[in-house]
Amino acid sequence: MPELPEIETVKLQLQKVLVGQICIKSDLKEIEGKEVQEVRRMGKVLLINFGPNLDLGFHFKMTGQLIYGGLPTKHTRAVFHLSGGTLYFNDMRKFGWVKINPEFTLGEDALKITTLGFLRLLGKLKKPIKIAIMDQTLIAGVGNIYANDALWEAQINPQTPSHKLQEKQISLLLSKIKLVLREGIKYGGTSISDYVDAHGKGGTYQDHIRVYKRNNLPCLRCKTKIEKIVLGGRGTYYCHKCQI
DNA sequence: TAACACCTGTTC
DNA sequence: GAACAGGTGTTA
Repeated sequence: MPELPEIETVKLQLQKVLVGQICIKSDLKEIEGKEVQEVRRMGKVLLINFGPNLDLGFHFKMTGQLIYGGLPTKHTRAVFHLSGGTLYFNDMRKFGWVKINPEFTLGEDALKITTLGFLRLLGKLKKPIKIAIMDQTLIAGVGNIYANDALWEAQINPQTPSHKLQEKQISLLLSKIKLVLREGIKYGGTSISDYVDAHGKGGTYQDHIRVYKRNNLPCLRCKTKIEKIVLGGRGTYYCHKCQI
């Protein structure tokens, strides 16, 4: 489910409803009795702040959901009773985590990084460009769906060694990364299998996808059959004719 | 980079 | 029954 746009969607919703609420009861005792100050996002990590040096952090990995209201499900892994309602963390595949003051290493946020910063990052890298933009320690927030779509928009072959791209291509790619991420946020994220927002509702970016999972279907630009390869262990979709 | 591991559910 | 899945960490 969860790339930057999905986490951002949940963050915006929780920011509206949780701030000012007190945690009554929680599996993580540190936050009991504390008041939600703000909700923020770092890359794909969501953080609920309960005061100085007290963050409740979530990583959704593949199937995490953070839902305010409703009832627990068979995949509910953590429950937070707040003064105004209940927050459930569900995660079918159990890859996700919930931690107090989590530590992680992230590059600059994909929506904030500058062209210059992006150029410096990729200038000498030999790894394929798709693997580079999905490396959270380089830039934070881009996952498989939006990486595929951004590369299609920029007409760049996902296998291209990063350092072989021209500056012009790299700056175009960054603008396309931001474009698809912003569009993802606009449509409330991508709901292909498990993702739902903080109110249990799906997003609609899947109706606007460029190439992700469109193998054997016609390229939306040139009608050529979209190919699927595996890169870095991830399904990778591209048009061999218009992504050079 | 690749292969595999972590899990469970859905699709081929 | 195998392959695959919005992620990431470890091991060769």
